[in-house]
Amino acid sequence: MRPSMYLYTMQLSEQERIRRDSLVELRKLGIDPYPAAAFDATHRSTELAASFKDGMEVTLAGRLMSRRIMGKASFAEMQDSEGTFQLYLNRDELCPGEDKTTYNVVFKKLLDRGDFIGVTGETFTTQTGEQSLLVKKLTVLSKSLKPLPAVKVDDAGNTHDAFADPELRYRMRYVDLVVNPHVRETFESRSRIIRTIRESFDQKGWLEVDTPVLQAIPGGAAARPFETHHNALDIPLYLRIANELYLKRLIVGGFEGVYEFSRNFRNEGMDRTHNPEFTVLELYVAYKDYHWMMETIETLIGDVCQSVHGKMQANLGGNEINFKPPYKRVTMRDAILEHTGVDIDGKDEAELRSACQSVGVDTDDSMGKGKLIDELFGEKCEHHYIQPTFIIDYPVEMSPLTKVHRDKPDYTERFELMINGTEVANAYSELNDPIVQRERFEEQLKLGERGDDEAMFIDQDFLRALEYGMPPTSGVGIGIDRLVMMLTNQTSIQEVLLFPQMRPEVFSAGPNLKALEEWGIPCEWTEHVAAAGFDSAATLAETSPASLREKMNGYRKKNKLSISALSLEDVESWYSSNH
RNA sequence: GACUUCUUAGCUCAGCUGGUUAGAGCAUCUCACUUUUAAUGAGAGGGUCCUGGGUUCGAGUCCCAGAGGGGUCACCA
Repeated sequence: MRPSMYLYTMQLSEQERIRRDSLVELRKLGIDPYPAAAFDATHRSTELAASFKDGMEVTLAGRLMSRRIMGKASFAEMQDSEGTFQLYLNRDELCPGEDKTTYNVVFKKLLDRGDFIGVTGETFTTQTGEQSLLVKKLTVLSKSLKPLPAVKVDDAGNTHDAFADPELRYRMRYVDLVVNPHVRETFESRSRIIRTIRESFDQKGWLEVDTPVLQAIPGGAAARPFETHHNALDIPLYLRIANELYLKRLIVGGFEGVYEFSRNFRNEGMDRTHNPEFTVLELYVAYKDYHWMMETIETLIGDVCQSVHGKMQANLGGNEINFKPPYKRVTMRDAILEHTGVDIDGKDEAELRSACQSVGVDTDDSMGKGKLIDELFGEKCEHHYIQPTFIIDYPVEMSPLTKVHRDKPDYTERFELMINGTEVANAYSELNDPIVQRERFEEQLKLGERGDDEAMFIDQDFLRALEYGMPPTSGVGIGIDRLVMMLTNQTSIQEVLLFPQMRPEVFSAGPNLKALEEWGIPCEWTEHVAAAGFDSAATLAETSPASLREKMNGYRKKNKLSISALSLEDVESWYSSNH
């Protein structure tokens, strides 16, 4: 960890000390740097720019992002939730009377980049044609004590000194959002995508529901769950890896369509397409099959793209993707045949294993037929599907929750939507035969015994629900994070999650000043001894009195402390008081 | 989890085969400046070179260990 990220409060940078001093000065002037009262703006920046006329009376609130001070007049940039707006501050306009404190002291000396202010004034256009606000009243709304990264953008649109370190950006997303406008745009797009889907589903009369995140049996997918413990019941509980089985119970219960934006949790690796928690949209609609679902999904994806880009096309890492429906349908068998020359039709496990080896796909003994086919597709085919394509008709062994194909008994009615070489959606004609479902679960159990640690658990209550009868149903899961990545041209999932998972940051507990005092350091020295790095009795004990004296006198000189220098006797007396 | 690479001022980065007091731009501070826009001009301050060991007369630089990040791979969506 960078030491700058866990500085003790007394080890402030020069800029931070100056800002704290300004805070004190503001209070001396009778200005509350953190006022309680609401501040009502009449406009936001972009809205004002759109309706701009000279001579409008306007109040704005936002963050002061830059100042260009030229003696008795200044320009400043103010940033609000929509964008930035230029302020013009003229000493005599802001302070018409004798007292010029607001301009000369408050604005020029005590305000800093990052402070929240409110301004009231009159709009006008500068000589260079820039829409501006002539400020007549200035209100301090909140003082910022830490300097923001000094990002600058020049006339040509080039960014200088960008705040680009991923570690700092993800750990301090609040700073990232302030100084990197494109980051805010990405999350606005994310919100628009989710809103478009929700509005579309609501319009069709489907019900948005909430199902348990804490589950006793983590079902509905094949993945390692996070485990936790419920104290009152004294049982293990799992964070859901999927919500599928609960939504199907609701179809059993009589809802015709149900959907949920489900935060799922999987205890697996992290990389630029995987985060331990991620969002999947699950939708189940009764009396439908997977053909209907393909039409629904291609229409939906097209609409979502339209809402983000205003058209059906998007550029993704140099690939022009056309989201306009209809999308190509390719069977899994044809996909594998095309890209490997292997025909999986009618092959048994041994034949598939040797076929894998012949095309250079690694296998191991825990892999069943389904897993082998999955490997063939994942290794050799998946990345070829750049334009939206439905891969359909998956082998039975890969799909324990899916209905067998109406014409082809070795396959299921399942599709995955591939875009830019990545899976975006996964859908079935849902298996609703309770007896077959029980057999499928038992096959999964056998795979688990063979060492496949992702094989599914058996959910007896879910089977009971099916025994009461589930209508023919089609269901789909859409990886929302990946969909957002595609529609915002991001290559990392961390760029579409506001707070991606990171290893926790280590903050120092800070020095224990009391312990230093008890150790024998006089109180006027404790803070400085700690700041010099001797923040515990243990570190002091490891240092010789002579060396400590030398270090502290050097520290005193460097920081121009007004306390007198230490003699060796002083320091030795600290030490001897401990023995 | 494996491999690889990075960590120097508030921010973005230089720093050569180890060698005076570790540099630049922006930011900050002081002064000047009443329509600028990466404002400008003059001056100043600001550093645990990620941490801990080691080699050396001498380490930001070389070696070892550790922390955190990025990339690639594995697992997965």
